[in-house]
Amino acid sequence: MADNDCRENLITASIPLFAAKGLNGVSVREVAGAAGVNLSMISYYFGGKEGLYAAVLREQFAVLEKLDELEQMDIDTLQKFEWYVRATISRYRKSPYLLRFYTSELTNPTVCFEAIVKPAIKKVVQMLLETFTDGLSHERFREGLNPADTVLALAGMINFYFLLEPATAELVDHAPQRDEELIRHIMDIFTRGILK
Amino acid sequence: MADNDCRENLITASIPLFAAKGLNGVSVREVAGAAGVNLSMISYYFGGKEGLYAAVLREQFAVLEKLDELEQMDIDTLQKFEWYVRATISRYRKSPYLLRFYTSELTNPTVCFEAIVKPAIKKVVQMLLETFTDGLSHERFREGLNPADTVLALAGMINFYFLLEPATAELVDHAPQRDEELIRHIMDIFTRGILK
DNA sequence: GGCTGCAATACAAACGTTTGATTGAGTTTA
DNA sequence: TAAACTCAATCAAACGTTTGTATTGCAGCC
Repeated sequence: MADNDCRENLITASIPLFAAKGLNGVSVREVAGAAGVNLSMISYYFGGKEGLYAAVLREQFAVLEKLDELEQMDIDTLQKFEWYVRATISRYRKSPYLLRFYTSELTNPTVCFEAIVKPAIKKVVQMLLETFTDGLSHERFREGLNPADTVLALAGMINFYFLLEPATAELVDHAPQRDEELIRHIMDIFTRGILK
Repeated sequence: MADNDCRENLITASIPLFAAKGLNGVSVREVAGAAGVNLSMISYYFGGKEGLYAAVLREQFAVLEKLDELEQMDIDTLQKFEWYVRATISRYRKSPYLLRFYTSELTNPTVCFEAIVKPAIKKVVQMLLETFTDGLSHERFREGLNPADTVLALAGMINFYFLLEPATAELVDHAPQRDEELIRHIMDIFTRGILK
């Protein structure tokens, strides 16, 4: 093996393992075997198993950076929400393990939760809250809406759909071909739900 | 220790442990210590650690049985949905670890997933789908609604609100005092979203 | 009643295995 | 030659399980 293949191989190979079984469910021997790399390389490059896991998590959550764009976009509030829905869904398609790391850390937090996961989630929620508040000033929304409940409802419709897939695959069609229909469906409910 | 205290103590003590750290994150010594019971009692009563975990899961998911009532209720469809929302939220309040076991199994499935968790989830979704189909026949809903997307949207609004609490506690008020407001809020969005 | 035998409950100690981590010497590659 | 990497061996600690023993309560029998 040449160059820095080792480091990359370890990260690539451990993503599906950590995603499926969690930090405690995977042994260093298993990871090293899947990466086709010697066990000692984990300590060599990452200082240990937790270091590798943290590197994986950092890489997975790096894709969230794109969300910053939304603030500068010159479109109306509902279009911003639709952009968020579409971006989130396409992110889950391109990075099929991301939601697993999200929910795994939310339910069984590791050392990485406070440092990596929580700030990432707060950032997204905060961004959605600002978008909503912006929309309020244009008075397009009906009165009595709680900002937090509203944006969490939108986020919940998207995320729960993907979270439930392992249990409802036989009941619900989760095919990517339906994503545009799903986006339209979610935005329909949300729009009718919050507009005057 | 007298009678069958051991067995009960083990289950009671292991619920918060398994919920917080998952099956692999908790050792039998930790569980036995928390239960104030000898380590070997786990194998004695449950045949091993996995058996104890399965017993805990079965107990946690037993509360879902109540949902059967909904089918026989003589109220209109939207009231049924509201009953479901209220029942789900009050269940999460009374059984604060239930959602953890849900999502933990969805993201990092153990041997219990296929036997216990998946059937429980399918049952709920199926029940919601039937409720929705019932409502359709009375033509109260607008056209173009996808049944699965619709009921998952409703379930998502509820569940995601609780799932996100560890990350958004500083941003969103998750106090039980707000539950009725939350129910009204979710039902408002959902009702406006699906009615003609 | 008094005794015996048994099954259930509980405990402490030890078992063999796997864990994550480290080491040091050797091999490859640029 | 220096850096990247392999390989096998080794370590202490933690793991889940099993073993052997002590205690208890109760049924059956004399």
